[in-house]
Amino acid sequence: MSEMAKQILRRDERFVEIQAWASPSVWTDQMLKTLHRGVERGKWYSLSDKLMRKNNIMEAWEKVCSNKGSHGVDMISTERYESELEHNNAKLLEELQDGRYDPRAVRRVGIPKGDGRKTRPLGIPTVRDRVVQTALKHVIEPIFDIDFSPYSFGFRPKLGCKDALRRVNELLKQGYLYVMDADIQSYFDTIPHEKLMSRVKEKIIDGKILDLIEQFLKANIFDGLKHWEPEEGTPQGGIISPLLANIYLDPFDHKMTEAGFEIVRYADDFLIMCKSKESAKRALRKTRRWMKANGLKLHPEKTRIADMTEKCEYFEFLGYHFERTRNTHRIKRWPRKQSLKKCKDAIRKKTRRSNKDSIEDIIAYLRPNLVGWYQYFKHSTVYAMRGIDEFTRRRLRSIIAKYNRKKGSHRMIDTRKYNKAYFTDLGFFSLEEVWKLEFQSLRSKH
DNA sequence: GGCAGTTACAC
RNA sequence: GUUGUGUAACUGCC
Repeated sequence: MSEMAKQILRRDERFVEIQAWASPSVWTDQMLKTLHRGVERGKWYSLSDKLMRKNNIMEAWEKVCSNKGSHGVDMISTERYESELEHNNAKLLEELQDGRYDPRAVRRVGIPKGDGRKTRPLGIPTVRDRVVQTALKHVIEPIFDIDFSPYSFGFRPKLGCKDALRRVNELLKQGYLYVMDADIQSYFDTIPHEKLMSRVKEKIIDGKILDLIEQFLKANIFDGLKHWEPEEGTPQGGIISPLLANIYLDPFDHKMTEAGFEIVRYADDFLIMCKSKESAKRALRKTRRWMKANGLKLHPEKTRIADMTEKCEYFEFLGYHFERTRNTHRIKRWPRKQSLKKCKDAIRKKTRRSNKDSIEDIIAYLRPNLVGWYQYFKHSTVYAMRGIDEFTRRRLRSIIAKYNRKKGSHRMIDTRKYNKAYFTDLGFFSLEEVWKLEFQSLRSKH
């Protein structure tokens, strides 16, 4: 099948998804039909009337309210907005229709990110502006999402990191072992406005909508006493920002795919996976060129090529650590959802009745849920398990504690804590990292 | 099946 | 002081 035919097929598939999540107060059957059929010359002319429907504004407000977010520069909280909800919404609608609407500045807040001491600059719009942005997103998201690359997974409805990771695993299995791991330097803050707007204009003609987007990009930033107008970037914390971020990088996805590269992208974090070192290097060169031409810069330290044919090579992606270890390990997949309940019941019944209390017995019962057990130290074993209810877990702990007194060195790990990393349903597992996390404190004591 | 509430992860 | 998008899991109720 040609690349073109595949593309059309994927578009159809995605349409079915979109149908399910598109906001019904905007996306009527007629509109959806138009979305599927494709619009004249691929551009949408009248959208602002959909944005300004009362239903849409109300729905948007409910979404903003349910997020329980903080106030913006005007100090109006969601509670205060709600106390005069009818009035506020009516005023907002009026302003939008008159073209008098103007977004307020965003409130700058720094939040610590990850484990480093760096802070992430946040721009919090006012509640009122969050409502408008949500309403706007409901209108434009399906228009762009339907043609997004199927290899872009970040910030997209019904797609999550697991989908991206599944693809990574699939490609590794197929022998794509040269992995270009790229990171764009402060991506959100460096997206050029002009170029971004021209991407938006490829699909939307409606001037009111375009003005609105531009106004959100140009909204002032208030940081304490200072305030300024940003000349680049989209505010982190803005509701449409993630969507805009995807719109800007979408041509890159398609370009790399057309060039024959396998890309896996999650927002600004992406991998290009290749079967040879040479082609990985070519991918890197091509990526650098595209980023430069589009006003973006790759992070010099975080961007590199990992050769996964080498023993101790690794790369990190979406919180998972991919590594080829010396002792290749047996990995059990997570239990399937349907079988999980059955399994739980069996375990509960068995552990309640049984007085044998032998570790081996329990392992036998848990086998379907056992991720793996590993010799990490001369006399110790780690039992890793998941999908077990509170009662069973407590019982197991006491059993293991008893067992420990006799033989020592047995520990149980609750894998739910490590959902983030290191235990995966993908066939990768780094024992060293688990050791680090679980036994750090133990080690420091001795 | 549905609905609500929470936590936890990615960016 | 903590915004946003998305996903997942848990709990409760009918």
